[in-house]
Amino acid sequence: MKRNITLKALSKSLNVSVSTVSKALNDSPEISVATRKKIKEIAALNNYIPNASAQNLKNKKTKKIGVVIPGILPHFFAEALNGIEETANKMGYQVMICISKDSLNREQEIIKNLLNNQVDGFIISLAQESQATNNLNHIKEITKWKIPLVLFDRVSEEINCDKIVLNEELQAELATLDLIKTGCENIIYLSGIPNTSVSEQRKAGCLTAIREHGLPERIIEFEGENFPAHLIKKLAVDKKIDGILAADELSAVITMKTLIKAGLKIPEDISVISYTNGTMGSHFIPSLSVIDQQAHMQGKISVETLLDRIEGHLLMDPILYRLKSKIIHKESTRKTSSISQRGLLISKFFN
Amino acid sequence: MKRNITLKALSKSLNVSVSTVSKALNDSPEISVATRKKIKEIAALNNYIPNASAQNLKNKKTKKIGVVIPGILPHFFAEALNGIEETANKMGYQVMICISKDSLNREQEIIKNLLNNQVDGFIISLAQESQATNNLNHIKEITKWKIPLVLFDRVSEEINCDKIVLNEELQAELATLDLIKTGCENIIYLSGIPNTSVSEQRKAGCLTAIREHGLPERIIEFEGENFPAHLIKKLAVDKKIDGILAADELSAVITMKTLIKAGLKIPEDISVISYTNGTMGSHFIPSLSVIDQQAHMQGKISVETLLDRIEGHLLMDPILYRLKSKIIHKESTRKTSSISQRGLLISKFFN
DNA sequence: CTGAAAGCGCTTACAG
DNA sequence: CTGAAAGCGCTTACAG
Repeated sequence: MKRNITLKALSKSLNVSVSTVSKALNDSPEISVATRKKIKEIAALNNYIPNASAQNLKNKKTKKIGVVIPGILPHFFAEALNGIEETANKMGYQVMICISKDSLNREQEIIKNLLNNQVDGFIISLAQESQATNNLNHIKEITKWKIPLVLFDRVSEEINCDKIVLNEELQAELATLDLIKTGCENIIYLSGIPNTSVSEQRKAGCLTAIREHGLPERIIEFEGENFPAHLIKKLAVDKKIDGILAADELSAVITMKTLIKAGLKIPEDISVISYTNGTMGSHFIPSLSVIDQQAHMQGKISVETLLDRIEGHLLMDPILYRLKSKIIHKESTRKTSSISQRGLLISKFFN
Repeated sequence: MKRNITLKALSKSLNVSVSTVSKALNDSPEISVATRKKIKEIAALNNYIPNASAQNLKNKKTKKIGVVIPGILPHFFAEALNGIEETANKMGYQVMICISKDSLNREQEIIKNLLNNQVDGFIISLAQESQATNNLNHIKEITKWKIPLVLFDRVSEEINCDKIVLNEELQAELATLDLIKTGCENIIYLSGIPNTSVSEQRKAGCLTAIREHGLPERIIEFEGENFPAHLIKKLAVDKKIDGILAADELSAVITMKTLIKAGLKIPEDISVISYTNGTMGSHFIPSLSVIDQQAHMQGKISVETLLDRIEGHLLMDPILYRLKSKIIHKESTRKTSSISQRGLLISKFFN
């Protein structure tokens, strides 16, 4: 079978004009119902498929969105991507996925490549390096061209666009308070994604709770594969820590593994709570208590917002969605007595 | 800043023809070096970005490849996708990722949507439902249009195209023999992805080894969330099984969790080996012994083969890559005495 | 209700 | 070395 038949060829075999065929296939009321029907039949018979490039050129839109995320191995991004892909497809859009690998350089390359009318808009979660070095000109480029852009999860105040985030700081504070309520007095904030917006916010929330209770402030941050197993093990064995708030699932799981192998009990000796309700933490023994990030929902709202923006349904001002979240207590944290759980210190958030 | 400047606008401000600008930017030797240089400078100054749709229309290629995979949560597909994305980008191609969710219907929809000159070729790993029902007309459609197609991992003999797979059956046999060598006499083949090509091949390999040793044949297959925890627990507690070959990482990890919670010891009471060298199995206690699927490599080779095909570097005949693999022994299987490890029964494979 | 014509933004034979 | 013209495959005002 030869490559796609064109409108022209179709029109010839139908003995009508190209315009008529085009209009008929697009269900234009200009064309009589009978003609429309016949043309559609013949088109189907000939397996006519319109050429997307020609349509894009003419219509000045591609029905594609560019998605740039740091990676797909972390459960949060994989699940967010599921939400993005599913929602976009439902609305008739296709998704171009690009993985920055947390590299500024790759992120710049990717955006440069997509900036030539390949996509109608962008959904981005910033690379760690871009955030750490605060190098965001390539992102600003997008808004300069007035191309719709939604940032989610890893966002920046410097970019003027729609944003989807969690109520990070509050959630981290609540999670830390939960640890304190169950008797933790030496809590570490542990992050394998340092200098990202989310990690900084979680750290801030965690420290707020710690300070409110006059507990010692402890922070451990590392990059990539440099998990400080020895340090954490030593602190734990020496009973210097009894609670951990981890910014990412992988850090949390590796921590639990390290501690268990060192003979410690979770949550009896040390409570661990983390972000991302992923399969790895869910199936670990003990299962990992987490702050749900609503990954799928973040992806879904990102697409909905972007498409609203693309299709002009939104007013000028950028929107900031700050999703509420909740703690899912599993086995890696101790039970709180449910009565005292929501005590004095939290109330100030709800005034 | 207004939306992208066109060649025409550029040519006007340069006082040369559109053709000259186009050729200059494409480094055509037809144009003098001096002119080329000047035109490029002005183009850069004006932030000229060529319109991809127009180029695609003219050039009859999109420099995009369509990737259709069952999901991105399983580590194998996520890692394969990393390999695909990385390699494609390196070769100047962009990737359109579509997730079939193992649904025939979605897979059909996706391919229909991409078949209109949106991509220069396809890389696909078949949906479970498509394989289980052997409904492959939508895939054959691609080859009928002579659009380059590479199948990887989940492939079908009915499709005439380039394919990348593991040496599944042999690997499963070797893994099973390893279990037998370490004393397992009641081995289950466990699969959460029944009726896929890979699962069938792994089952066949496993059964071959089991039969060679006159051991009982036991198969447990389930779909989706219906993990048969009770059954497996009962069999294990009753000492009816002492070894498991799992077709997928998730099944293996849930199995280990179930058994450990039932008070059994891995690998002392039961050995578990699985596919996919993923983070979930790696960080479990005990860490999961696996058959490495070389996910990244499969992705990389898929792209290389596809691009060779697209760019006409390959002869007509489809290529079948059958990658060798290896077993990575971690903590969920017992140690074999290294001398007897490669005994009689395996030798026949290497004649 | 149908069709001729222009045009989307490029590339490339062809002419000069 | 440079430019005019045709054409990729569509859509859509406009004319009839």
